Amino acid sequence: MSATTGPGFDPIQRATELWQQRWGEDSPHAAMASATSIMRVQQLLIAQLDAAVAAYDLTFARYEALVLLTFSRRGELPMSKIGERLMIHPTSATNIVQRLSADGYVERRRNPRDGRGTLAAITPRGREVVELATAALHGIEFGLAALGDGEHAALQESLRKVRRASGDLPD
Amino acid sequence: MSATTGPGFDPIQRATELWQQRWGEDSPHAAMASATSIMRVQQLLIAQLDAAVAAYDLTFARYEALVLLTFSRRGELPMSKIGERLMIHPTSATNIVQRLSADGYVERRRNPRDGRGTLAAITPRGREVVELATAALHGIEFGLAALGDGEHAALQESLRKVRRASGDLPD
DNA sequence: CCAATATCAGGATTACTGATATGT
DNA sequence: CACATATCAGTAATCCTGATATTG
Repeated sequence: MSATTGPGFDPIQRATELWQQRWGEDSPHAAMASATSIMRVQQLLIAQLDAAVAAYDLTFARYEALVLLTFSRRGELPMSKIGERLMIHPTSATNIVQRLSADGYVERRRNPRDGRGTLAAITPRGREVVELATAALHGIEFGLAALGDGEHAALQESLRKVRRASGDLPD
Repeated sequence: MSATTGPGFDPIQRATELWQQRWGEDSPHAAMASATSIMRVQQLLIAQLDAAVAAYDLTFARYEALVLLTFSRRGELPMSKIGERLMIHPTSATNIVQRLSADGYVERRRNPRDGRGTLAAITPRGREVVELATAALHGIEFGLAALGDGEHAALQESLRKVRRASGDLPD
């Protein structure tokens, strides 16, 4: 209703209107608009998050791996656990940890409890960098300073439904 | 408040709790959780959307370019316009159009009104494929069948705020 | 001559497939 | 020997930075 051009000019809103004209009112134009919005915002966010941690030679993906190690009891985890928790491909985990290792943020060692496995262990330098990078991310509020507490809650609730429907949660 | 483990086990929820313990209640943990949720859902969505159009040798990105041409009056646009509307890098636009051209979905021709420019024009086959791919995407409701009308509206409103704050909208 | 429009070459990140070495 | 754990090689998609040819 009243899906006018709105304030300024929103390309997504405009596309939604054309979509309805093209494929009818019954087409899932709301879903299309939401999907496009999510894609776009992800793109904007990752750019800001990567930029915030770039000073430490980190990407947000590598930062997440470091935080994960920080959260572990001994500051070390098997490669398989890292890939699993970060929901990334095993080879991507290898890639990320190798990069962190090259910067001296983690060390790789044999898993004493499973000779096949490799452990990634965060170094003191890695712990320092996590603190600094986290401060930088806090400073920009993860790119989401525009949202209030209620909006965060509603957003996460909706996205959780989507994740559940996609089999991302144990139902 | 009462941010317990919740139903099942949500890795993001769990990470948020650890985050608060680690960096305090005053840290923007809600923003962290929202950012992580957006990243994750984008990942889930793009996988579903790409899979839905893969049968036509399309990715969602290439599909979007085709739709854009469909929406234009003559079914053709300069490369610069395509990159602009799709908000992608000029070289990415070149890449995408070349791929579509290889499949016979678009044709590339000189811009008669500007000899420097190239026009991408959708072919009859391209129009057929857009219809088929769109039907496939409608069939999965763009991966967002879990959300109702109200949730779509709220989600888009919140994400629009984020885009505006990130300078993505003309205001 | 300067600016605009692609395009190309090349580097970086991430993902995926298949093959492989090692160990359980 | 079958299975699990990485890792590596190779392919692909996307983004970005120059450099370049063509045209306005």
